[in-house]
Amino acid sequence: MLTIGKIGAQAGVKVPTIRYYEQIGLLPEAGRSAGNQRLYGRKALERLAFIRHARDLGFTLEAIRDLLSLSDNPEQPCVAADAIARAQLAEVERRLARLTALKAELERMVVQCAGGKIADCRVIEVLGDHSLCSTDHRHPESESSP
Amino acid sequence: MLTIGKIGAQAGVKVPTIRYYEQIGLLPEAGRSAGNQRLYGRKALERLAFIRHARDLGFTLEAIRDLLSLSDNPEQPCVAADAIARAQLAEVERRLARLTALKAELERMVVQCAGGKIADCRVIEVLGDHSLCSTDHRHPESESSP
DNA sequence: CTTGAAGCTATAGTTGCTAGAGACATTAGC
DNA sequence: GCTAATGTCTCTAGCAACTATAGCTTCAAG
Repeated sequence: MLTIGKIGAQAGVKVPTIRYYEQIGLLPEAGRSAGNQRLYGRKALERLAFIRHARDLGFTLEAIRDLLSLSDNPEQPCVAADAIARAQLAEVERRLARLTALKAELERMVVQCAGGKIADCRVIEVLGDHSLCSTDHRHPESESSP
Repeated sequence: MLTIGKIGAQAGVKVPTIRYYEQIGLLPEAGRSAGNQRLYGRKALERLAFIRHARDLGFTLEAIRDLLSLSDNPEQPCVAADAIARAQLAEVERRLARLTALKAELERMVVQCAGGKIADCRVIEVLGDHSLCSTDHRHPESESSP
């Protein structure tokens, strides 16, 4: 049996985050010691590692919730899991495209800054006028998490 | 003089967002009409467009605050603005590297899903065991905003 | 047996907005 | 001039996914 600090260290998740996951129902309520401290077994550790890994891969907690409920029913077809992963992949590809454009734009800005005064600074100038941009980096794509 | 909805439309920023920017001091308090509605001139529109553009490029509101105060003092050297832009570029490059690794991992996961049952699903399996990964996509990089 | 680390609960804060309620202002059509 | 639709006002609360703080209790080592 592991304390919360121990599984946290093993799974690479901070202690308050584990308590948070329990609170929102991603992890089941842990058993308690005589002194009211949470105790975890190997299954809990695996589940936490699963969550951590999925978070690393950029899945939202909602997606992870779905994936976990899928993995809890191993006799079902895996179409749903595949769909979640594909959606995530598509999302990552969108972010990649956008970030690539942003990188180009920022490089242009930075290269042109000659170390003069703000009045002549291309960084400020480019930010003030989108028409100076080469790429169309409009329309966000809300780059959340990972 | 433009109403809040008009500059919002022109700058591509939603009305409540403009009020929010005013609230946190990114935009100065707008003048008011007889009926207490906010009215904006060209300077306000330019400032808002600046903010919008910088947000598009992934700058945080804090960075934008700094950039705005720089652009308000055009006689200063532009080293600071350059530094902010370079930091942003570095951040974007870090995210790009990470997202590229994630994409590879997700592609591996998705390709291997054969349409069987969850029990055999590589998506679930890979998420449960980091050692099945080829890349090291650990250590977040908190992918905030753009 | 004492000390210090680790654990507990509960609440509030973070970032960058977005949504809702209920009241007032403005504008377009008739 | 009137009415209806749209726009704007303030205020509060909510979103993700945590993180931090305060003030307490429990545990393990020396």
